Amino acid sequence: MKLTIQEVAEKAGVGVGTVSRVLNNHKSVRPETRERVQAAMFEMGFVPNPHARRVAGGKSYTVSIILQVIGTEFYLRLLNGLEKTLEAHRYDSALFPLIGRERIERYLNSSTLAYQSDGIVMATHNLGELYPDGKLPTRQPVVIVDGMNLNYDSVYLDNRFGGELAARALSGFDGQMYAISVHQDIDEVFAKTVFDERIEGFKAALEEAGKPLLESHVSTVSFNLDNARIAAREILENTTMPVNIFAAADLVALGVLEEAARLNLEVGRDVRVIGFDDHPWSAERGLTSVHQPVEAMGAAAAELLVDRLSGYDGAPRKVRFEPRLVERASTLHPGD
Amino acid sequence: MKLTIQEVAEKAGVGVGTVSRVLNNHKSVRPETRERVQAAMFEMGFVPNPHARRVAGGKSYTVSIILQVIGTEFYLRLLNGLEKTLEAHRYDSALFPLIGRERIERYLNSSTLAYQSDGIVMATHNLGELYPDGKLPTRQPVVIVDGMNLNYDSVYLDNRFGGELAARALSGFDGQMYAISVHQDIDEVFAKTVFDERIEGFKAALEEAGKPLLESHVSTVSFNLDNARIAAREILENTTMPVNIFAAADLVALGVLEEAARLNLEVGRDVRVIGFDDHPWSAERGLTSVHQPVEAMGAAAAELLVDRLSGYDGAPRKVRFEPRLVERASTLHPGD
DNA sequence: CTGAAAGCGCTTACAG
DNA sequence: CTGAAAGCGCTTACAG
Repeated sequence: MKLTIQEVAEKAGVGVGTVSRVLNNHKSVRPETRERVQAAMFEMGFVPNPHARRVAGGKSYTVSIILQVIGTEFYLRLLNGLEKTLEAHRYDSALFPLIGRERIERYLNSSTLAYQSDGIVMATHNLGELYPDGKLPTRQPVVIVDGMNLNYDSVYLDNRFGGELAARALSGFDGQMYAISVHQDIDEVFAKTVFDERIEGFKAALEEAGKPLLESHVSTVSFNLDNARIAAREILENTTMPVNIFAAADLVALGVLEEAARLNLEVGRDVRVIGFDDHPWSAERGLTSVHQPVEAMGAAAAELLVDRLSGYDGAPRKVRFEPRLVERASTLHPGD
Repeated sequence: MKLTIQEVAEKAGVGVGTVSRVLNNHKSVRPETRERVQAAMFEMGFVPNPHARRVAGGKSYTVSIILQVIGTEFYLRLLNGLEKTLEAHRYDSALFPLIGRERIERYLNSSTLAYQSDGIVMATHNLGELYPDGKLPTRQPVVIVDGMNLNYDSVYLDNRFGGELAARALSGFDGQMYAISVHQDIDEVFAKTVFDERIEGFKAALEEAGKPLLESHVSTVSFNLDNARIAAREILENTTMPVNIFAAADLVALGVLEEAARLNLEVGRDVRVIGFDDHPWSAERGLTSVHQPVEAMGAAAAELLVDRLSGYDGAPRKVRFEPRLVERASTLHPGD
């Protein structure tokens, strides 16, 4: 049923070693030979057995992906970026959602799982909260994504800068200025600071533009559309138009759009709003948003880890991603 | 570094075959021999290499767990039950969160992953929505948990009966009767019908008790505490006490408790409330709740699958779990 | 650049 | 009940 390297070798008229080398992108294979082998594999629909590979190679070719949340669009996109890149390097990925603190302990203590993976990608900010020295008790290479840690390779977005971009775009408009931040459940294992950073950048740049943000104009909602709508309503019903709102996430900005529609307010004139994320649906909603290349961040993290697994052993590296503002109808300029 | 079966064999003074047999709970090993080998393994801290096992045995000893949601307490508990039982049978589990429809296609099409698992546990109700014949396009054994499917072994809770239990408990009390249901995001791949079933059972039993539930007394919230509080407030502020509320989930009932506290209403007298789940924290909150043995359901599903993987090939089996009511302070009887 | 061979750590008939 | 041996499907020095 299942094909083996042996059969591919016969078909291609080479030895199994050569097939293996092709499989592993080994440099010393003549281009023609490589092509012939690849053609054979393709024709036969050959899929190598990863388990055999692991036993023979002494590596597991599996990476653990540890996330504290799974249900949001951001993490879905991040996951896609990670998995796709890992797959391209012929690594498998095993997912560990960190709901509840017990799970991380369990993960780290599970000898079976430890056997399974060669490295870890972790999406989190302050490991120091859980481990005093800020290090995961493991000898596997670790890469942090959507966060920063001095001990490990880290891939992060400059969220503060994103907030500044929003401020610069809104500060030129008339009307009151508002911001809606996001808080998370207290019982989550790792705190997420990205929302705070965005708001801080927003405040700082507004201050600099001579239009400081009133403390009372900052509200905080939990991460769901219904709550966003409530916060938006609060603002829209008690303020004279026009009003400018920076939402720390697209989902929150969506709440503003929906409430504005309900109140028959014109978005772009009466209400200007900027979200954060630039998720795929933002474009069709005409939402101006601070764009973050989520998939690319996942891919970058995967590359860093694969790099380490391939032998790189230098100091921790930092990859900074810079957000950019994508302007759409929700921040129309007067006269446009 | 890593120990092998070979070293265990030497230490125990047996052949590697015997060690392997002990590892696999093979019957034909003398009890004393078995003990000696186990002692050796324990002393050395031996952990078998699962990859070698897979190559040699031709099975992957991995089960895929496909869930549409991960972030809730219910799924966390279910997952724990599944993983623990699978582990006891020396199976690994790989988790696949189904956020977005594309992911299931991707999972099923990934040849690497297909290689990885021997069977699938899936938490979902209507596979028929995605596949006309109600079957997953795979030849792996499939077990459905927290749902029912005629094609596969299924483990489910009688949610309707749970609603009936709540109705029977509340129907004896004075005051108006209310129910709060839960709806889910439309874009979720698989619809969850458990909440509807609970409410239906509640309605039916109330009808039977001669106290039919008014349509206008049923509200529906999305699954988060803030929304539950809003729905609770709506009821509590517009009704004369006492009032009886059945919440389709503990989280929703918690919203009722919190709003009652805010309005200085006495729970158990002014407001009687019954939740559903009986999550661990319900006890300390004094919440009467319909108990479902979530971990046990996970364990049962795991057992069914392991059974199939061990050769069982009979018709699909159904395992029905029956909920029971756990009465606490939130439904105090008058005079207690 | 490539083939033949040894080896990865297990499992499993095959003989006893 | 148990050992010795072959085999699972790969990888990787080792020679050429």
